[in-house]
Amino acid sequence: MPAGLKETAPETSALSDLEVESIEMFIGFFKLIGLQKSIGEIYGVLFVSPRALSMEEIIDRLGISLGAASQGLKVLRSVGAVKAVYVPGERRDHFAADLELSKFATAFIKEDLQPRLDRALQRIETMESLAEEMSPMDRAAAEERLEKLKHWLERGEKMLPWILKFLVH
Amino acid sequence: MPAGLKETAPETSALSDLEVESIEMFIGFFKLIGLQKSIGEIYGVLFVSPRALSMEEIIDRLGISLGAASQGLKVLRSVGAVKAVYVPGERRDHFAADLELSKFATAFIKEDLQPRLDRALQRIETMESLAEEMSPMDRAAAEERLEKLKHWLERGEKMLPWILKFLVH
DNA sequence: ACTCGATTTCATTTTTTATTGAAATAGATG
DNA sequence: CATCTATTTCAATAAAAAATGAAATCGAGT
Repeated sequence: MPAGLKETAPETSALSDLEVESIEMFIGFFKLIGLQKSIGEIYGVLFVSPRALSMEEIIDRLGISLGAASQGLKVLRSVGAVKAVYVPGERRDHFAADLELSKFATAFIKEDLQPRLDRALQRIETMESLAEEMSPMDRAAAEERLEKLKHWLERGEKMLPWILKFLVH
Repeated sequence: MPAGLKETAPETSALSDLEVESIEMFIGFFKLIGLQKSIGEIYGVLFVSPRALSMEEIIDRLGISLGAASQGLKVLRSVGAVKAVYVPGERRDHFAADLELSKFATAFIKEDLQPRLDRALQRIETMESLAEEMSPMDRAAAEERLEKLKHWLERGEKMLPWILKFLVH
């Protein structure tokens, strides 16, 4: 290689504009629900791929590591966003994006949001007992706040099932 | 100080159990919408404080730095979660938690979620043009996916105003 | 049951994000 | 308007999160 030219990773084939758009979009979505860049990349490339891809192909396309690919696919399968498909005559697993996009959101709501609200409501109980030790005036003020927060969290809890229903159709 | 005892930062007064519960809870909520720990700490301590606190008091209580306090309060004020209150005879600003908790959620939806959905819908337009260059079969498959995603995003966009209305009462 | 390629795991390294605190700025007070 | 305290800014640092890749594990084919 001529001196002065930057070396390109030889296995990484250029991504199409379509792939780049898809990847960028999904990186953004996945970040939002706390999933890392590499997971967005994997889903992005699978989303626009006409056929299922092997892990090696994913690694080659994206230039990510073996570990990131393996872990990312594991997460994506666990939330139902990607499924392994059988490809005749191929030894390796192949992976395809599941198009039921609502699955991410559903998983996120059930596994992150809902438990968090539950936990917060428990905490409010705890805090209400703790507030009993305050001076009467301070206690009244604290309880007002706690009531407001509780009310608001309960609204959230009521809303979640509705959102779930709306998302899954 | 006797040798062998760990030195405690002398300005940091111990937090009450009530404060600790509040802080932990709000750290969690704020992380969820992408705000850092120190911001959750500040809101948490203000939420259970019977009176407005000066920045110095916040710093002392939490043992955070000047910069973190200043920046955190700026963010909290910018989303309407904290307001500066006038305390007679005091030179410094004092800060109190705004109890309209829905403000965070509203700010998050309007400033994060909504723009993200808009951007994604734009991207889909772009991707639909890019897909025109694919082979007929692949193109059909790609368009089906894009349509599904678009449909889903549009549902999301329709749902947001409803959620906003529900949150603000 | 051995071999060999595929996959997973996880300790290390890299990258990203958050925090710190000194310097700059603002702004109140005499 | 000079001084002094409070606040903001931001470059440097620390902490947290993600990616890497070598070694361990798995499992199909022989």
